Amino acid sequence: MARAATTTDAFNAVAEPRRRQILDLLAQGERPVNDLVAQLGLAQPQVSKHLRVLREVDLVRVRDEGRQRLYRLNAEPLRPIRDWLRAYEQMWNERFDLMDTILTELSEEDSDD
Amino acid sequence: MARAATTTDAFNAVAEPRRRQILDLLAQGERPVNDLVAQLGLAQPQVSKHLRVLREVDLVRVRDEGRQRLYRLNAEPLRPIRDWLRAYEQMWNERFDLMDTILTELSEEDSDD
DNA sequence: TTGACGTATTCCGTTATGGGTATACGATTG
DNA sequence: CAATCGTATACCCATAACGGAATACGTCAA
Repeated sequence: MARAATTTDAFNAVAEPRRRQILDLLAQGERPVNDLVAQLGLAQPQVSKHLRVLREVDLVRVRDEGRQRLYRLNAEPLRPIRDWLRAYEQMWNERFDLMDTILTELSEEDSDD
Repeated sequence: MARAATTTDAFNAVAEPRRRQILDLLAQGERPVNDLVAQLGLAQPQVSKHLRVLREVDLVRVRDEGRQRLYRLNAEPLRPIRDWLRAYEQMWNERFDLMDTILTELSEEDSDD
């Protein structure tokens, strides 16, 4: 088996920085493809391909307007990511494992990669 | 260019479900590899390989204990993901897109947040 | 020492990515 | 109708993932 397809879920779709950029742009409102092309500095076909991936995981929706296609964001599929991260949030805000951290740093003097 | 390496950042590392499972298990505390192998029902080499990826993005740290290697979670690298998601959270809580919100709520009457 | 244990690494094959480039296709304009 | 615009798709290539299987390596026990 190879790596899971980018269209498997939002986790995979969003792993690509360009696609995150696209979502960020669409967060500001509906945009035609060429707008995104201009802002991203990418070639049009690549943008269309990224949009396809995002469409397949329903992170964006399209609307035809004459010869343009207006894309807009649908943040809903990001929810599972947020939900998964929830369990880890307290680990940043509180200090559960100060001791662990210290121990780790101590034992990292000889272990390397 | 091919897809970005899984070790590029937490986004990519965490796109793989198995690795998320591993982190979930480690969230409960330090564990030796064989523990993870048992819980995941995966072959040992695959687990070691996943752990390597997680190590390379610093999502886990290791500590040698005799012939075992105890892995523990380091949630810090997840932060950029959460930070990125931040901009989208309000889209669930507030109603940017009224129509979508209504539809979403209708289909979510049994789940809460 | 030898052997068993715990874990990491290597090699293989299959699959799909993402960029580049060319092109197809629908809608609009002249 | 032809030409053009806006966008999607088809191909090609280089890269690497993931699982499977075999094996290497360090540590501990007998």
